Amino acid sequence: MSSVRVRFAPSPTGYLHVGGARTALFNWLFARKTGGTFVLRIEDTDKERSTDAHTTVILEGLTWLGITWDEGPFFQGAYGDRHREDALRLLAEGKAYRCFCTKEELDAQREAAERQKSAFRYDRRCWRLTPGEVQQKVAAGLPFTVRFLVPDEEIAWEDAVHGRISFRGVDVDDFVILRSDGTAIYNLAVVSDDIAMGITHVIRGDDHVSNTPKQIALYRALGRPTPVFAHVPMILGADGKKLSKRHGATAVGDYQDQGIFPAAMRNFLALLGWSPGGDREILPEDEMIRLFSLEAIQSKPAVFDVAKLEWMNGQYLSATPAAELLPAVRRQLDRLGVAPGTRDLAPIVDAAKARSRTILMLAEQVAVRLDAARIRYDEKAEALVRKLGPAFAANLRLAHDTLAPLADADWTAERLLEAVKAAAEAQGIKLGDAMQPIRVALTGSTVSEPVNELLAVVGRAESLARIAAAAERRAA
RNA sequence: GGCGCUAUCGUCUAGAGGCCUAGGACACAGCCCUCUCAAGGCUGGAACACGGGUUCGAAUCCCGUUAGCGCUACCA
Repeated sequence: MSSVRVRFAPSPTGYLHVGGARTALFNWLFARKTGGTFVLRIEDTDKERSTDAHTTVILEGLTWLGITWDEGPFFQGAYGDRHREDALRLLAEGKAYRCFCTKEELDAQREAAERQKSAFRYDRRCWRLTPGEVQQKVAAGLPFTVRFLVPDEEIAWEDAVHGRISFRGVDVDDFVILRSDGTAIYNLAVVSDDIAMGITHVIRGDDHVSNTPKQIALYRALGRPTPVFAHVPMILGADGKKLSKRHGATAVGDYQDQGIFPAAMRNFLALLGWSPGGDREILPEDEMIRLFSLEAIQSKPAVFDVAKLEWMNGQYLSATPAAELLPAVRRQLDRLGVAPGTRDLAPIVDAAKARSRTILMLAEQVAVRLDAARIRYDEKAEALVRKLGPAFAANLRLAHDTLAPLADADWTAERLLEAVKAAAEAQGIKLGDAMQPIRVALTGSTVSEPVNELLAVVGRAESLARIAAAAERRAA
């Protein structure tokens, strides 16, 4: 095991977002690549918004994706004492100071700054308080926060994905590290924990780059070496804005529900902002690990394209034998309220597989073949009915008369094809005009596997019943 | 407003100064296959944001402009 230690540190204030999942994936890939350790830390210091339910969902999402952690989950809330000690040490060393400004006063200052169209920067008025004044206010029981005194020096780092990024100390506000209730604020808690957990590489979203100078300043004040930082680009919606709820499905669980394979999701997410170089698209896990590097991560944000995800899932779907798909298909059928009973689903799944991109789409096709009550004529089916007119019902009656005499033993794809072809030829009907009505009668759709295979899959009695019912209904 | 990041087909990207007449994938269109659709095969349209440098030579390096995004809490 190498000395590399990375962490994924979600806050349990929402579901596992695809952006978070990708950040976790990059951390995991890097850990596996380097033989390092992947630590999971739940940042639950915002007690207002954190819930156990969210923590559970996040853990389940990671597990589903096959992202396994070596240590944790640790809960940041458990380390409050250490955070406070670090803050107090900084205070004692004069690297931080008590701030007695109230929220209202601060808000007023911010507004004033905005009116003058100038940047708000805390003016350090409390830092200029004399020791006597501070003593007095503390004695009077006035509440205070602890602010970090940001040194007026350049703060720069060599980002593993962006290269050199630098800030001037004067542009970094004296940020609060300890709330008036004595609990630590994010930036301090993160640094304190990353130090305690020996984190060597901080791989996180681009939205944290402006936190990084603050955290580096903290590392320096605490006398600790800084880890390597790697800021991975944001994931955007189709409109170019940061991906959020209003873009539709953004939670990993949404895709799980739609029947996306974990492997496909992982593959897709990995290629969003990272490329192994060359033309590789479908990457097995071991290849992904072998080829991964922080430097190859793209520095610009990427748009989340569901169509490509579904295409990729289709690739995994067609590569998976029907037998392996069965449990997942049964789960989806259950969600759809269809009970397959003792039916052997393998042949049906095999037939529907090629026309599906997700397990959900697959299950919907299976459901129609199993349960006539699920037949709904779609637009193209209706259009066909209109186009054929009386021929629709007539051709169905012909099909029924042709197929009904077939014994169960002869109800095979080969025999069925022969029978329909012979009948159509005898009556001078185009094969398509004979086949399509059957397809529509059986599925309500103009799209399916070859009709003879469809008939075989649906079965003799059920097929004849559906054909008769459709002929009847359209004739009336 | 300030600070920071970013800029190759509609989208994901390849490209680390000559291999670029810019490659692949998704999506789209057409053709083939075919009872339909999908798959598969073939074909097509589609991009280096703009302006200056540096260089014999720039998608690649530098500067500027423009645009987009992020952050700007006693949230994380």
